[in-house]
Amino acid sequence: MLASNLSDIFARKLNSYAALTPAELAALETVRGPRTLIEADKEIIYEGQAGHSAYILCSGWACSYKRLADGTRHIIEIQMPGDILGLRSVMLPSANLTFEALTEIEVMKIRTDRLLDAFKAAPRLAGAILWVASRDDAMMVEHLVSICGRDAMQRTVHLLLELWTRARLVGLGNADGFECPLSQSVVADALGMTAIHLNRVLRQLREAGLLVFRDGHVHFQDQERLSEIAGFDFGYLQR
Amino acid sequence: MLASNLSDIFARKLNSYAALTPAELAALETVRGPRTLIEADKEIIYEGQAGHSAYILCSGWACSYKRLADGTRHIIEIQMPGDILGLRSVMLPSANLTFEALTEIEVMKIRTDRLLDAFKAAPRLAGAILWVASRDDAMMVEHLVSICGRDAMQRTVHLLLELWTRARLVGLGNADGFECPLSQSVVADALGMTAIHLNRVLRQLREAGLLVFRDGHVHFQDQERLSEIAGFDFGYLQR
DNA sequence: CGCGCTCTTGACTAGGGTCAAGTGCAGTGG
DNA sequence: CCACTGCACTTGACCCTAGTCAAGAGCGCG
Repeated sequence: MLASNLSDIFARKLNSYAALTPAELAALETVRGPRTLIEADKEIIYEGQAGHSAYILCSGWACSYKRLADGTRHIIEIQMPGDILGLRSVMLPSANLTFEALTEIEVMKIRTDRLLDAFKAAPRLAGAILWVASRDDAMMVEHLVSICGRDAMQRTVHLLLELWTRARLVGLGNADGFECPLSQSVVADALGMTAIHLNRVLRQLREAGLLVFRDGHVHFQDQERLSEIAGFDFGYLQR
Repeated sequence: MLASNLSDIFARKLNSYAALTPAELAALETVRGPRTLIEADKEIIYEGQAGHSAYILCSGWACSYKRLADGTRHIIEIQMPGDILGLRSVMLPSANLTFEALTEIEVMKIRTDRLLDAFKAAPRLAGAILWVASRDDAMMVEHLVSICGRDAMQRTVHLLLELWTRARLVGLGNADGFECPLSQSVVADALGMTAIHLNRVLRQLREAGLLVFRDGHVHFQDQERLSEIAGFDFGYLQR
């Protein structure tokens, strides 16, 4: 593919919606802002922040979360390279979520003020971005359904299968697993359960020979059964 | 306010984002599609439907839900007059949710093909629509957090306060309650709990003199304490 | 060497689900 | 006018999933 200054990984992702023409890639270039390196555990956007920007995550993993009064953290989504941070709250008076780096990350600011011009120049770009936003939305729906309707094991498997699928779409991971730099407590907060219980579930999965999550790597051993357990449907992630 | 052919209630809602000029209202007119009356319990958009439209809900209440393999229904959001149905899935290959009328409703089809033109003519309209979409998004985040982090009573109160606030924004409801044509089983499915347990919670609320939900009407008796219980923050619903 | 992570495991508890039965309408038909 | 049916709502008794509390293991780091 074309070497793009933007962020290869982001261009690659939009490409998976529809192959972008050189003109469209050029339009994409115009929204490019400065790149920044951010170390793990630092915030990129914080809840309540007014007038924040949106960012493309170029490398590393991040998450968005909300903290309740009692201090518990609720992770809304986990982002990996190619994902957009904060796009859906730029229109709100202030950010409704905190975005935090889970590993060392590199982000690129999006010139949201130039986005409309870019859309005029390359309308299909608007389609591609909207598709990304809709996909994020579908993911959130899936998480909501997960938490209400699936038990701890189904939820766990569902999330790991989703992360794997997403990772492969941006060229991370392979046919039987992916590098997953998330601690159990992060995964637990994303699943709405305690790290202790997640740990029990992971042990069961390991002992049943279904999957192994260890040392920052997830290895799927019986993909057939896992998809069955989770009721996982790849549809909402693909074009 | 100006009498608009579009849907007074929708114009009024966008107005609460920023007062629309006559030119902007005129642009809004161009996306107008046919109106339809739909009886209660009928589907407007079904999961898996390809190439569906988006609609403005002009009157009545609706909801979007997803059904799991075991038949349980999970309501993602409840829509009232002025809300948009299916906007966020028009970009997906097929709808990821089913939209169903909860009462008799009237909907107006949105000519999504003309939406981009309308945005060119009146850019602030794009802002207003995006704001609505972001607000829906923030609501979904709030539900996700609710279900993970709040217990049955907090969740229940939170949802009822949210519905009340939204109802008042479009001119329904008053200072101490609102007409709520939802059955307990619908509310329960939206809260991720059983109708039986919701019923118990409602009884406790009634006996504690906090709120009464009966005969399609919600009456708040102690708004101060209810907001406290739910940890309710109106912020995400307002401009 | 000891501090502070994340991960692991066990024992106990409770919130909310399940099952079951019953109440109180509104609508229908005799 | 009154049975009969169906649906939404109520309430009780019981149970199970996942949370809480507590303790310990393994490991990187100053």
